[in-house]
Amino acid sequence: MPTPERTSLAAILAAARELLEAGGPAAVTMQAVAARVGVRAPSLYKRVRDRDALLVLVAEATADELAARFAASGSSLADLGRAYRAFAHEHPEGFRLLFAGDAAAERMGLAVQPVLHAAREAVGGEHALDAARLLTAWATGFVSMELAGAFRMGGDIDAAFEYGLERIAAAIGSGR
Amino acid sequence: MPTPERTSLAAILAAARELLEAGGPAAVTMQAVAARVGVRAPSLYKRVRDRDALLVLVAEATADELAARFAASGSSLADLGRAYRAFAHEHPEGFRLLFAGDAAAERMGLAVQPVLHAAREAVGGEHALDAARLLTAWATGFVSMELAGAFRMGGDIDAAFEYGLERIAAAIGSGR
DNA sequence: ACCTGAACACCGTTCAAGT
DNA sequence: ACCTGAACACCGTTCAAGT
Repeated sequence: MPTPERTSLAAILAAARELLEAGGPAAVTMQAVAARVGVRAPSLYKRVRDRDALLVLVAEATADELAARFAASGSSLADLGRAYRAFAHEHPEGFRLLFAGDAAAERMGLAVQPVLHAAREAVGGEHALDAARLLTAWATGFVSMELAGAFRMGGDIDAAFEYGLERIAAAIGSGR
Repeated sequence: MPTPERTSLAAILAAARELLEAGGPAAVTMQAVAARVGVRAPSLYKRVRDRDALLVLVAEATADELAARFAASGSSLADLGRAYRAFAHEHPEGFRLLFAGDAAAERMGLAVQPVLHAAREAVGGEHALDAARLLTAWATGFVSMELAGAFRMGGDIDAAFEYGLERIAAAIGSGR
């Protein structure tokens, strides 16, 4: 006899993301997620294979949201760089998940497109990939270090980011 | 009545690092560490506060080893960049731990010195910090993305690293 | 002084039984 | 068809008891 669904994958995913940002990966337990969506832990396994799969879904959802943010931001490399950093500040735990595991390429596929486009615009098709990687690697490292508290000595971190952005743009601009 | 010690903090730390590289953070359980040093899990608590503290010790030991590697490598920014990447390839899980949590600055203090020195050499004291951060952020991001499988499209990753190294050096070199 | 078994709380996961 | 309690395996951690 059919029973109405008492939750959904979307609700589970949202609950997991909230718990993640509130308390880090350790806080996203199956029991906590279940409680948040009003169900018992075993029921989650109807929608999600296991906890690891749920975390992968969170990473993918985060990457998709980043892609949407890129689409709504300015389209220069500098604009994209700033949008990337702002996004990381708003979802630090989700951001960390983006480069966990070893399937970053797949889940970042969508988000990478605007960056490649901006790089082509700036430097031409031939070196667009190199340019996109240069900016992306720098921005990813900058934000990772910032989130990890690695910049506690220096003064104005915002200024340091802008300085780097300018330098990277110059490095890219000088063709090759 | 005194009892001879059957293990040591050094042995525990070494066991944790081996388990970490072999199977990721999930593999470093207190039981696995204890088994590896020939003791029962509860005994570990004589030397280590808890599992989190053990992981912090692993991160610190990894940072110290990186500092030693820097000391033994060439002293140009390019040399340090290559040494950094090689180290990350040899200890990918330990490398990931370096920027976990929020105390990266403290544990990286030693390792950062040679980079600051090289930056001062390259660009003078006034902009040394900016230059060091630019290179470090880029290299950190590059390696993180590489380890996360984010570079699966492009061709030669070694060449991409050298290309970036060259570009970053140029960006830094153009004074300010 | 260090080590251990036993115990406790907590978590992930499975599954038979409910509706 | 989905949900649940019960159960199991496993883990972190504490502690009284051993030597």
